[in-house]
Amino acid sequence: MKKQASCNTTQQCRKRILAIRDAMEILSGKWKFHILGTLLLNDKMRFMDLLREVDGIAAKMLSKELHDMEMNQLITRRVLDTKPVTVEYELTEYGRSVEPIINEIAGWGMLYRKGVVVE
Amino acid sequence: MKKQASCNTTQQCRKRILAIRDAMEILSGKWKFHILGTLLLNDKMRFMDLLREVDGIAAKMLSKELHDMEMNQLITRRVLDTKPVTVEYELTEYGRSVEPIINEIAGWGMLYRKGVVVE
DNA sequence: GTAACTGGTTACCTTTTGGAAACTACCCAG
DNA sequence: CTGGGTAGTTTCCAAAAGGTAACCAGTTAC
Repeated sequence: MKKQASCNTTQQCRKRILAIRDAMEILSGKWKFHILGTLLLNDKMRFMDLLREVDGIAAKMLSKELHDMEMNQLITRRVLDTKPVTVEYELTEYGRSVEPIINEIAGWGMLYRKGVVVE
Repeated sequence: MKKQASCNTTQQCRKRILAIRDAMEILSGKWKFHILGTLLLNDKMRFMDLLREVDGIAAKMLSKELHDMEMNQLITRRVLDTKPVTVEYELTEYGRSVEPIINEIAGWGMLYRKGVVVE
């Protein structure tokens, strides 16, 4: 009896594959989950705050990632006319919807660290 | 009142950051979620089945990703001594624990596609 | 014996990602 | 008028990721 690949041909499955691909396109990279995770805990943050808080990130990467995420409607950028200009970054409602993913990933990573399931 | 970055210094937060970093190290890349997702639906699959099923992947990438995932205990590889040798790949219990992450990501991707939250 | 299937590997190349350091420009305090 | 803080951009480079195509070795069907 030939094991017939049944997924990938059904409509549901195709939709799922596309959904995963889309999500990864928006959320992939070394820093996005860290930036989003930080913004989930501190709801308004300035550029320099993020630079200090997101451990190890360079200004260039932070700038680029913030720009990408603004394009994808995950965050908003607001320039305040304070004496030294300050810029506030904040999650959109949409950006906050990433929280369950981050929680799952963090939970899974902790499972891995503890080696609970591994042998 | 200075907005003091409070995360990143607490023990819980550091653990969370490390967990996310670990998880992404194991699960990042263009193909892992697709391969895992396919294996979740068809519990035992041969190399050629996966090659046909995971849309667009090249043999080299599939080979490399399967090897990585075997190293990380997400899947098992078993060679059967059939006439043309066949190799079965199967998720470990640990590999199956990725399911909730995939579900969250797929769900989120569909939300994005529909544009429910975006304006 | 030759084509096609199994499960890969190898070589070569392009693109993407990410990092370091320097630089800009504006404002304020001393 | 110098140093430091704001928020970045620019340049230059190295490494990683990913793709194409060819190849290999064994088996079986024609």
